[in-house]
Order: sequence, then structure tokens, then C-alpha cells
Amino acid sequence: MTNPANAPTLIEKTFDPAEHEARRYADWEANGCFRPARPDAEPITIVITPPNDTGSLHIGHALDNTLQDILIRWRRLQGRDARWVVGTDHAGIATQMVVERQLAEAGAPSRTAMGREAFVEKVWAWKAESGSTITGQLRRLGASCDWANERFTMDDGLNAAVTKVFVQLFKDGLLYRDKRLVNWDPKLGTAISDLEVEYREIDGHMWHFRYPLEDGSGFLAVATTRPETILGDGAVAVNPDDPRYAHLVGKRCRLPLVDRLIPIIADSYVEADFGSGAVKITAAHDFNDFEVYKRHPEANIPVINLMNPDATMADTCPPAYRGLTREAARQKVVADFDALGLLEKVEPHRHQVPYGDRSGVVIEPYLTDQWYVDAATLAGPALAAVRDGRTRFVPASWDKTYFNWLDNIQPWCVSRQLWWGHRIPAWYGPSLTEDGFLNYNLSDYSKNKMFVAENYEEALIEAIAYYRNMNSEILLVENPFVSMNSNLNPDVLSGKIKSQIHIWRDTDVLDTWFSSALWPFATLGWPEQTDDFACHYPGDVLVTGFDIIFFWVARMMMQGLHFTGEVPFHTVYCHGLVRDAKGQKMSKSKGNTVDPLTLIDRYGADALRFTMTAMETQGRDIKLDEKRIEGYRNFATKLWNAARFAQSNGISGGGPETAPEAQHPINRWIIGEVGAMVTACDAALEGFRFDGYADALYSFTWNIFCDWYLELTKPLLADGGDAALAEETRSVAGWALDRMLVALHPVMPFITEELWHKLASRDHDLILAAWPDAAAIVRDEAAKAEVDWLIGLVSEVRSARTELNVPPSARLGYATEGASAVTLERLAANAPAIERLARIAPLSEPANTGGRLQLVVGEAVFVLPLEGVIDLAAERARLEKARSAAEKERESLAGRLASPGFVERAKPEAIEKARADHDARAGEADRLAAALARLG
RNA sequence: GGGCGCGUAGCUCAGUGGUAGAGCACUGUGUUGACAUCGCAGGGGUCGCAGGUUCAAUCCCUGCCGCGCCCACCA
Repeated sequence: MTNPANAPTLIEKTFDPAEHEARRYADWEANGCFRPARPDAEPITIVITPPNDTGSLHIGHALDNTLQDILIRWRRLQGRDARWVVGTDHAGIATQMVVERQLAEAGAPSRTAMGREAFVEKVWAWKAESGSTITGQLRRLGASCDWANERFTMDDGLNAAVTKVFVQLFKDGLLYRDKRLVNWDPKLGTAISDLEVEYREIDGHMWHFRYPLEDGSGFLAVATTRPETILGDGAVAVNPDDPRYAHLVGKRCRLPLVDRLIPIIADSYVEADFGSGAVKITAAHDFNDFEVYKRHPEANIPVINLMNPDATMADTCPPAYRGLTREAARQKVVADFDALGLLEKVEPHRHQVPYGDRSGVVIEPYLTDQWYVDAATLAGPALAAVRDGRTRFVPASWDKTYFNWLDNIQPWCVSRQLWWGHRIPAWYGPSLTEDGFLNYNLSDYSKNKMFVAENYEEALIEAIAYYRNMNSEILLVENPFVSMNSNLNPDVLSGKIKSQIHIWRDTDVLDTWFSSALWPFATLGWPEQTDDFACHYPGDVLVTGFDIIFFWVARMMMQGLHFTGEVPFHTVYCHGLVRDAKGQKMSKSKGNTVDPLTLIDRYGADALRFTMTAMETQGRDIKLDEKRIEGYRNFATKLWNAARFAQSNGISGGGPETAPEAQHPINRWIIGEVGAMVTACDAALEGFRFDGYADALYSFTWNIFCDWYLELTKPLLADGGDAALAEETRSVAGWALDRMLVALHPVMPFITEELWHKLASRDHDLILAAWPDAAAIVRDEAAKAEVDWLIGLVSEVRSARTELNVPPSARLGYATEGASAVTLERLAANAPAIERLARIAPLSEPANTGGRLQLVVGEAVFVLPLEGVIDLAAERARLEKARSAAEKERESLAGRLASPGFVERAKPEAIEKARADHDARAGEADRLAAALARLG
């Protein structure tokens, strides 16, 4: 697109990122640059890790999205149809909690008081209000997402996909209702999955209680960390091989407080040498106990659910405990045992306690009906895909984590007792009894007839078929568990009235990760067979934190393979966590979080991005020190000033993409160096070595382009010089600068775009420029050898001058000894540069003896007379140091060459190189020795 | 109890079977018209410890020590 506003303008003296970042981003987005029309281009697709829609950008997002943006921008510059699929996640629990808290703070009616419909409306309102915060912040970071196709996990398309998947899994027998123990969060009043439970080690107690034996012959001591669950004990278990208790197995004991007789059973789960060796079995409140219960049907162990959903004690407890919190119940049980003289002892005990990762309260194993996905079956293909390499992890070691989890995967509980999310597409109605009555089962949700369908109309069709003989009207009502009194005629419920059949929808919503798992294909239009889907699925690489391999990556693999038959992405790049400068995990409670937006304000988005990139080494967390960001802000300033210098010397961008024809070695050299830099960038990015990419850019820009090339061009551009050479230099410098900007653009998009326009009148933005083809850039080895020699000479002179305290401004003369014809030619050709950078010039007369600075550079010795100025002792020390270094190295090489094993077994090239190095070092040492001798 | 990762210059980290690197910090020095958010130069490491393989080990193998993370049902 033509943009007259982009005509070259003077580069300001001060670099101010805030001045242009927002403007540049708006331009890109307005001009459709993030996804230009490229009908024939090869697609490449990355899906964003959808952030919480109502959240805000934290430093982890900054890392994650910088890396993705680099890959996308690099591919876009290569001409690919690079699509970064973007969108946000509805984040069920998190969002519902936020809105509930806001209602509470505002003194508004609570969620339950206002009812489901009104509450869900409130959440949508909150989304409308704050949903653009994070997407705006991603823009500030510079993320070049395909915003034109932004998605949301609860938009119509995703909703359709979720429903489709749910119904299909159900039909495939891979999704089912089951009554079993779940991790119950009493604060949130919902089940959560295994992954949402975090175990914390706490200093608790182990209580030892005595249970009287039925026959009065004594007591059996049990140990527990959870006395309140005693009220639900159904058995006591001992190890079958434990001689202490062998005679008790099969007998019964009396459960105090409850006064219930419970069996004593043997199960190898019990460890004889832990606690008392006897374990109380509370099947409804402990996962292990539930397994024991299932293994011992003969014992008729009762399963007693002791608690209400909020973890207060239920009516299944003895009256004295009902309504107590579980904490109060624990105290009372202990006190009551003590009063009965049945508390044997209590000892401190450090143990793991499950907490809800969102609510922070202790999780209760709880017996409920929930929906489960048969994850073990879906895991098979997901495991195979990584085992056979269709998807690979980078770094590769993460595949072990993935395998280990999937190999041991448990059924995935996907229902949540929440209101914000995808409501489960299952409808229930009364079951038909054999004698033709309607049976509404209100005490056991699962005993009713269930219709799973993609929408109510289809469920209704199924219902009509099921109830076809009833001749009744079918009516949709709210859940009878909640509102039956208002909605349902008791006579209807009892089946007395057959003219109406009430059906109701499942009240639960799905785990947020259920929809996230569909993200790579549902965002592309699936289940419709869209062009987008055909073109952009499977994706290329997924970039994400290792912490959500289980939550998200594994589940995308499972669902992707099941529903599309293909892996959702070929590579999973896992980066680490961003920690503070001391290596501490950032957390709000610790107060050590850093806000990426503040950093952007302070240093610019480019500096933050470059920092993240440079520090992203595979397999390591990032310790973020603000000093690093400052350093890369300085790097941006350096780049800015280099461009400003170029501009002031008549160097501009906008020339052809192919390198200009150049004669001068310095220009031929820099062209080759650009090629080497691009090669290094390509290799780094292809291998996901973000640090390597940053290194290649940094060292080229600063140490090669600025420190040497620009300095070396100064004499070439000087007034009164060779006009043709100056022109060649301007065009090469402009070309090199342009390529440098393009190579830097993926990581520093803002400053590079800004300079791109300031340096030339362009008909296109840099974001759509062409990435250089490294292979097409000529590397002139002779030019490289010459400039390397030149750099070596200048460095040598500078170093010697400093060490001998020669005043920086002093110009010295030099003569050479033993210089080859090539060296003499080079000296002549580069005289102006040498004079400028090293402050030395050839002597018109031969060097006399006496005080002299002597430098060995290659085969030549440079002699710089310094009569009267030189500190002879210092010069002697300097030469001796250089000589001994060369000699030491020569000896090491000689040793290697003298070793029979080396000569016989090392590669011929290695031997050849060792010989050459040895000879070079020997020559250098000799020349230095001679120089020392001359010094006297 | 399993699994993974880390231990290289004061700090943060790269790296390679054959002379140890970067950034920052530090020291000295410099206003040579791009840049003091800078230039130039310099000091600084027995590459955690001990064995083994090898002509050669910081790199490969084994063990140990220290640190971190993940998974796991010890009531």
C-alpha cells in the first residue's frame, strides 16, 4: 500500500519508543498487514494460548507472545500466509469468581439470589466492559495477531463445536455420567479435576483413637489425620500379613460416637508399620478408602456421605454434629473421644493436604454424579503421535512428562457446578416404568431418562420418540432440584398426571479446558469443513508454558486426533517461567510481580521483547532483571543512532533487495557478514533457539555493523575522496542497513518499522518486506580475510597503545619488517582507515633502533619508534606476555602432534589444522622473541 | 517413592571431545562532529566433587554432594 506519510524524514536526535509504537501498530492493523492477502502462499499457522478474556497481561504472557510473534513475523517476511489465530478464553471458574466478588463488594444481590439467567447476563456485561483490556495490551506488546478473525471460547462457533464434541464423545461411549468420588471444592460448590488440586505440606496432627471390639475383648487403635470423617467409617482395615491383627480379621468393632458395628477387614493397601497399622475406612471421603470399599463387596461396607456441598456436616451424622463446619466437627470428635477415654494419643504430623488451586480451601473427596471423559482411551492416539514423531516437544525432554501423565491418566471430570461456561447439552425426563408410569427420580439425578443432543429441538425429538405412547405434552422446565416447587405440579412429578411430561436441562457447565482442547480446530471453523480449516490445520508450532502440558497440550492432542484424525500441531515449544531477578516465582502475595506494561512505558516494547528473546534459552526459567531490559533499550538507541548517522551521510534505504555490486573489500566484506548474520538467524529460529537469534542480531548490529563497518566507511565517505567509491559505499551501507532492519523486525518490530520509513520513501511497510535469502548473498572470502586482518591490526595497535600509556591523541609512525606483498598492498589500500582507527601512519624513513613499540601481526612485524616516550620495561613485559602465550599454545599443539594416538586416529582435517596452527604460533613466537631481543 | 532439570567469570547465562565465551558489574581511559543510553582498552574462571572411557574430557559414562521443579494413595 502506498503511504505518502511515510516519505523519508529526518531521524530525531532522541530515540523515544512511546512516540511511534502506538502509531505504528495502528497503521499495521488498519492496513491489514497482519494477514495480507497471499492467495498462493504456503500457510503457516500458530494458535495463541488464549488468555483469560477479562484478565490482564502479565509477564508470562509477554514472554509467550513475544516468542510467537517472532515466529509469525519471520514467516510472514518469508512470504508465507502466516496466520496467528487469536482469541480469548472464558475462564469459567476464574471469571465467575471475579464477578461474584464484585457483586459482593457492590452490595448487590448474590449470584444465587439473582438466579442463573441474571447472573450470566452480569458476566457478559463484565466481559463487555473489561474483555478488551488484554487484547489491547497484546497490541501494545506488538503481537501481530489475526485480529480480523478474533475468537472467544463462548462465541457461536466455539459453542457449536463444543456441543458437537460433547454429543459425539457421548455417542462414541467416551463420555459418560458416573457416581464416584470427585475433588469437591466446598467454597466454590463444584467438582474440580485432579489437575486443579494442589497439594500443600502442612504441619498437622495424627490422632490415635481406640475402637472397642464387639466382643469386649479389647480395643483396636486406628490412626487418622481427619477425625471428622470417623462419623462415616464403614470398616477398619489391617494388612493381611500383620500378625498383630490376624486374629481380628472378620470380627467387628464398635464405632464410638455413632455406635455402629463395623467389620475388620484385611487389605494389602494398609502398611503395617505406619500409624497403628489399622486404617479406618471412610469410603465416601477418601479416594483410597473408596477403592478398598470396591475391593470388598463381601464386607458390605456402608458408604456414608457426611457432608453438605459447603462441607458442613450433613444429616447423615449423629444429631450433635449436624450443621457444624468440618473444622468444628473435627474438634468435637476429638473432644468426644477424649471424654470417652478413647483418645490414645495425638502426635504432630507433617503431611500433604489437597487445596483447590482457585479457591485456596481444602478439597473434600465427595461422592457425586459427574460427567467424565474416558481420557485413557483418547490418550492412546495422543501418545502414539508423540512416540512416532508426528508431534515433537522442544525441548525434547518434555515428552517424558507427557508420556508419564498420559500413561497413567484418570477419567477426566468435565462437569462443573458453575453457571459461567458451556452448559451441558443433556436433558432429563422421567423414566418409564415397565407398567407404563412416569418415574421422576428426584433423589437420584442419574436414575432419570437422559437425552443427549446438540440442542433442545433434537433432544425433544428423542423425548417424543421415547414417550410416544404417553400421549402427553412435553414441557421444558428449569431443573426440578432447584425450582420444582414453583415449576412442577407435584402430581405431574408423581406420575399421576400423564398429560404433561416435564423435562429439564442439565444444570452443569463444562470444564473450561474442555473447550480450550478444541481451540486449534474449532477456531478455524470446524465442525464446518471450511477453507480455513482445510488450509490452516494442522498448525505448525504451539508455543506455551510447560505448566499447562497436562491441562491443555495433552487435551488438544487427544481431542484433535479424535475429531480430525490429525495432530493439532507438529511441534510443541515449551518455555519456562518468568521469575524475578532473584529467581523467586512471581506472585501477587509476595509482591514481586513486574507489570509488563510498566516496563513497556519505561523502556519500550521492543526492549522488553528483545530481553525476553535473548534470555529464552531452552529448558531454563527466566530470571528477569530490569537491568537487562535497560541494556536492550540501549541497544535500540544504538540502532537508532546508527541509522541517524547513515542518514546524515546520505545513506538511505529502499534500494533493491539484492546486494549492490561492490568492488571495495570493506563493502564486499559487510555484504558477506550480512549473509552470515541472516544464516545464523534462520538457523536459530528454525531450531527455536531464540537466544541464538538475539545474539546473532546483537553482535552483528553492534559489534560488526556499528563498531567496524560504519567506522571503516567514514574515510570512504569523506569529502574529496573517490566519488564512485563513496557512492558504492552508500548503496552497500543502505542495503546492509535495510537487511539489518528486516532481520531485527521480528523481535523489534516498532523501531525497525519506524526507521524503515524514516530512511526511505517506501511503497510498503517493513512488516511486509522480504526476508533476505541468505544463500543468495555472496561471501567473499578474500574480502573477509582482508578486513579480519585489518581489524586484527587496529586492535593490536590500540591494545599496545593503551598498555604503554601512549596518549590517545598521539599519532605514531610505523615501519614494517617481513611484511608480505599482500600485507603491503593491504596497508596501502587501507591507509586512511588505519590512520583514523589506530592513529598510525607509515614512516617515510626506516625505523631506527632504540625505544620502539613492536607488534607482530601475522607474518609482519610493525615497528613504531617511540624514542623517549616509551616505558621500556612495560614494552618488554608486553612482548614477553604475548610471546609466552604464543609459545604455550605452540607447545600444546606440538604435544598433540607428537602423540601417536592423535596422528593415527584424529581426522585428517584436524591434524592438518593442528600443524598449520602450530607453525603459525611458532612463527609468531619467533618474531616476538626477535622483537624482544631488539629491544635489548 | 518415581521422573526431569540445573551447578561454567562477582551476577545472569551461552557453549564445544582438541587454545574457555557473551551481557551486566568492575578497573583504566577518552567530549577524534551517529551514539556518554557512548567509544577504546583491561582484570577476572583448577567449567560442583571423585572415578572411568579416550591420544585428548568443562563436554561422553558412573557415583557422590548441593539446588530446583513435576508426578505419586502412606491413613
